Amino acid sequence: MALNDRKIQILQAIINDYIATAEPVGSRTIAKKYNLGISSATIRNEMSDLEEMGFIIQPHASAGRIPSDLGYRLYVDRLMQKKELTPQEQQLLKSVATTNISQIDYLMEETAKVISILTNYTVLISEPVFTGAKLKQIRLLPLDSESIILMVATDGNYIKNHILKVSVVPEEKKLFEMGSCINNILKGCTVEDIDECIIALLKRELQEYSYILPMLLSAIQKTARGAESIQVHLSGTKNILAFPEFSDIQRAKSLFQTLEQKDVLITLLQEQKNDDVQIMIGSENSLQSIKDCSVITTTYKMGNGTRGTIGILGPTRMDYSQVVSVLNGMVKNIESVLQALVENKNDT
Amino acid sequence: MALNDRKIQILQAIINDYIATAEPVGSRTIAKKYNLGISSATIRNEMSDLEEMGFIIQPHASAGRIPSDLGYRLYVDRLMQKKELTPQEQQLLKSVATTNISQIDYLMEETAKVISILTNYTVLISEPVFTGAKLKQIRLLPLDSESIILMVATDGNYIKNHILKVSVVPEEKKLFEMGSCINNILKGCTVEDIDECIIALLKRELQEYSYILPMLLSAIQKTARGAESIQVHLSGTKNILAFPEFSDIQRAKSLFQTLEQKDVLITLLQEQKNDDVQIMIGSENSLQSIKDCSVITTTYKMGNGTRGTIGILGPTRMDYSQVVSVLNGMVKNIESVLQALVENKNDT
DNA sequence: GTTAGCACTCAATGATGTTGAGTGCTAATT
DNA sequence: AATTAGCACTCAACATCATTGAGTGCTAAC
Repeated sequence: MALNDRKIQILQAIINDYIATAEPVGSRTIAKKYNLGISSATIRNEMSDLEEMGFIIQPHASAGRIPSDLGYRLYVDRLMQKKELTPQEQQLLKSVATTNISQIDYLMEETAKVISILTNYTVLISEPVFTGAKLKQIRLLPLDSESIILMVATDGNYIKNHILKVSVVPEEKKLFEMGSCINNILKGCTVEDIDECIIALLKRELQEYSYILPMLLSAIQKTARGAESIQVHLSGTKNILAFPEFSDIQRAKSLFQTLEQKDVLITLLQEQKNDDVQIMIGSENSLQSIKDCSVITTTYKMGNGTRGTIGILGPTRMDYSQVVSVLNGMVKNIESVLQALVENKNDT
Repeated sequence: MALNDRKIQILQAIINDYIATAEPVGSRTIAKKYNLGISSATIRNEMSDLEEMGFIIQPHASAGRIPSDLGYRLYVDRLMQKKELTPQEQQLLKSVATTNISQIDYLMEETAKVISILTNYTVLISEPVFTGAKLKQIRLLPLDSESIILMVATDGNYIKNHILKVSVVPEEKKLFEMGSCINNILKGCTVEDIDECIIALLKRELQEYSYILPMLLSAIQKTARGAESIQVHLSGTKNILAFPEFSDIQRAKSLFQTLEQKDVLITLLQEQKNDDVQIMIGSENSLQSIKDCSVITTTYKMGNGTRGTIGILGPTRMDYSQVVSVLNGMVKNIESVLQALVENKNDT
């Protein structure tokens, strides 16, 4: 059986209508709404064929048809038209860039929020990850009469401060020198590089202050781990409740449970393989618990080669073209923000 | 009509039963389950009185009774018994202290999570707030060939780093001196204190590097604002779905919408006036949207006098005594953690 | 190949009856 | 005077049944 032009038109009509209404679409509806110049009976015949071919499904005998996962697949691969964002949408997109973004995690939070507002779906974003983070700068600074600050910066300008309580705070100049000295020893190392030998060296250099060494090392380790761990931001989970496919509270609850597990989210985002927009429809997802959802992912890149992933999760009956447009727009946008963040006057 | 002992016993039975089952409680149920030594008919008469007095309500003619807000009020004020936490619960409480808590916001996140697990309600926590934050330490550090780090610490050891891109990075010693100098000028100031005069002074001291001044000031301002802004952590919102009172998806959705507005949460937590545990039942809440929820709040104090608030939100049919116990236990716990955080080797 | 027409299916809706938990009242009992 | 047994009454919840209408598949005519 050939998938002729008319069948495609009908399939497209079914999908469009179903995305808009969430109601099974019948032959009469199509005949009336989309004037394809054929009668409902003919459409009926074609629909029967489309069902046989697996593109549409009849939820029960006397109902209209709804697209199957395969139908959506055909749609996103061949039928979907590029949607232009409205000026309002574009403006909202850009608002992320103009708010005072000072920290990457805040930027991600904001980005997730804006996308979820624009699409009404659930948004997952992973922060850019630095693997094998190298120590870039380590410094000691005075804080007050009983504590000093240890600042650790790693690759990708991931910076953390740690407060170390000490019985005696060295004099400012001395502290500066100690910091410099530690910095010279550890600069360029990864955490794994810090071996007995280096520790001994540090101990010798610190002289009478060597007792702070354990805290110092533990703080450095923490920072490195932080730089290497994947942070996932989630927004718009509540949107799920608005979709009729989740009006059953049980379903909503079980999806919420899935979304609460950070490792699951990470897995989900890591399914994203190439750099393009990737669409996983319903049963194509490897996770059992989202077998009736679709996930659209894409990556954004920072100047230094690190990448993060943005994912959007919604019912399979999703406005794919809208989501793809928003994603493309947003990636462009945050890439330029990140660029500015690295190139300009900004802070972490 | 007097609220005699027997009426109180019956009211208590009704409340206990309703908290446990969420079903209206009938006279026969009470007669059977709680052997008060009187017949259901007598209980019926007493219940009729209790209803007249406003402590219980009949949702419809042929149903049992449920406690009114007034009934709950009487309960929490006079009837509620202190609950001891089980060893398991205590252990979970303490687990917050033992996980490697390095940042206040992470501690709060963790605390909120544990409380929501223990109570199954929704938890709001506000971080301790520092008003009129004074600058405590300001330092400049080298980062790489094109950027320097500005570190700003305020009262309450709130520390932020900012990356400043510069065309020429001053030599390490020079940078250190510039930092020291800025620090000497600004130390102890609030942001408001920085006037024309001080700016001029800074400009003079920075000499050829004075062009970084605008970025510098803006970064300092940001930090101070951050120290003074209220962070609210939210956990266990999804728990709401488990309660029969929210099985109507519309209600759940509208509550979620309320919880999404940070300013609403802040208002909610600021209702907490004294330092004791405070219970607001149903219509006692000033917010219209949570008129059928109860909110229990309490404060925790840090050594330096700053305080934060913990709030728990659930249906009016809440296990008040359990929540109060958990709250009391947790406050004791995080106060000691915060103490340790300030006194010991830790980081921000 | 297309379409009109018709029989058939089935979810959704509404009407109707039944059940059971619960009440209030009254009269008898303590 | 307080308590209780008994009974009539109410009403949500549930089940049953008929009706409706959207939708299909098939057949015969165009």
